[in-house]
Amino acid sequence: MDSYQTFFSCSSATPPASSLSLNMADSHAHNEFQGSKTNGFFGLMSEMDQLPVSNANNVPQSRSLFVGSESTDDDVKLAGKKNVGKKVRKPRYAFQTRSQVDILDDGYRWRKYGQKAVKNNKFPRSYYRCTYQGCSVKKQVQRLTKDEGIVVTTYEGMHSHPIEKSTDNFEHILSQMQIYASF
DNA sequence: CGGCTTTGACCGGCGC
DNA sequence: GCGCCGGTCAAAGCCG
Repeated sequence: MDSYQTFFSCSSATPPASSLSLNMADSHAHNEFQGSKTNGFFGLMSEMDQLPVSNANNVPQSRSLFVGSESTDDDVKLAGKKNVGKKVRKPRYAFQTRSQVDILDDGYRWRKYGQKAVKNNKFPRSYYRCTYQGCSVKKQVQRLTKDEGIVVTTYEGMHSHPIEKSTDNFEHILSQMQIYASF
């Protein structure tokens, strides 16, 4: 069944720019899940590539797996302003997941801090933040109006700490998947 | 009782 | 200058 595919169909296309440090969880990847043994589905997130797309954030591309947007062009718009040094400059990585549920547990602990309605979309967008002390990684979860089976998760920032939950237990992940599959 | 969700208000950026 | 819009805050309530 395709109820919980959670596939990143991009696996076929190998991103030439993958050499960049685009995997947000690679900081400690050596510790937790260097192989693909743990992290059932989300261990795959390291395969995503980032595209310097200018304005494809809202465009529901038919099969495009994810869009990475980077706020590089307009960070200097404040020329002459008292820049605090490190302005924003945080890349965002978005990828689609085929899932029936919104809450995709990737091993980190998230706290929801907002929810807004999105234009051209009848589903709201949820804003989450990593609850690890000092970790300011954020993510947005959005569901497409067209394909309500598609969930777009946008990560912002990188984690610099180990995973909190015990995702080492692969059986736990399997049970989770079964729970999802029961929908 | 503590952590998390909910939800409306608030804020800064941007276009008109 | 004003209003829209996307993102965040924070108080209150919920739940394990």
